[in-house]
Amino acid sequence: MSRPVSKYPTELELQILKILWRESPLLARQVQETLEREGRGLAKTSVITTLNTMVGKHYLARKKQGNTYLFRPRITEDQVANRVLDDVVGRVFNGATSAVMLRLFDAAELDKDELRELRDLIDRKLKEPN
Amino acid sequence: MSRPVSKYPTELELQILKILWRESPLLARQVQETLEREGRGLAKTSVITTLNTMVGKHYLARKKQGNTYLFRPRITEDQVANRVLDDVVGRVFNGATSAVMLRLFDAAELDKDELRELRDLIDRKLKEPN
DNA sequence: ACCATTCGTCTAGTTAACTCGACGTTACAC
DNA sequence: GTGTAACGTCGAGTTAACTAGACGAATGGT
Repeated sequence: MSRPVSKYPTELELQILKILWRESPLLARQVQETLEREGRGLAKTSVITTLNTMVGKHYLARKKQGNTYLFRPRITEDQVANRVLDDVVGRVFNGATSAVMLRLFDAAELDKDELRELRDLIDRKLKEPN
Repeated sequence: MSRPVSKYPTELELQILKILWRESPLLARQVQETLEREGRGLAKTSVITTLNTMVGKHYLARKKQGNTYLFRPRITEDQVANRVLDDVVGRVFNGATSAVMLRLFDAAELDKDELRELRDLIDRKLKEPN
């Protein structure tokens, strides 16, 4: 009937989460200033509104500190990364994980160390009993 | 100022693209019937509206066939997959392609053949001159 | 001719995401 | 005390995404 809720953080929400993953808890004003520095100048009310909706989605926790609020993440970078990747692999690639990896190979420019690391990882997996 | 346009096909748009990648060109009615079979029952006007917005986004081409229209994709599955993956790797993983692959390993359950295929691919890359 | 079916356009309603101004409250300086 | 500076709430405006009904045009059978 209407616009579906996004399964994981939106663009702006992700940008805010990244800030708070680097350093938290932060005041709304500090988040706003960081966004500003990153080229995303928003009115303070816009930032607060977004922070509050993120609290509603349980992305953030809010704690009263005197007359203001301190915000901190309630989800980790790993959790978000896994959710996004799961969704993309499932929805776009129909669950074909190996297809995703093959595609990443072609696009990515990995140095020899990274390649060796990956190969060793695969070798270890191959030696595992089923 | 307002809701940003999504960089790549939305949920419904992707579902429609997948149908047309399997078989095209198709009439709006055929797309609707396929969606129905896939559990997404929509009014015919909803389907047509979506198809038309997809034409506007250059995701589809539309050709008059008598008094109706035939729709076919203008973007390939590979193009969409690459765009989505690029965006996710860039935005969520800050461009760390190897981090994405390492993560996929942990989550995925690849069989030995797939693992061997990947290892061979890595070996070939390692032997390439820089 | 007539009627039912099919098709596309147009209009429109809903929600999420994004944005911000007006306003009240509190705190702090002087 | 009075000004002002900072903060959060509230209301509200915009667009994209999603959904569908009313309507007119065309088709086809009888």
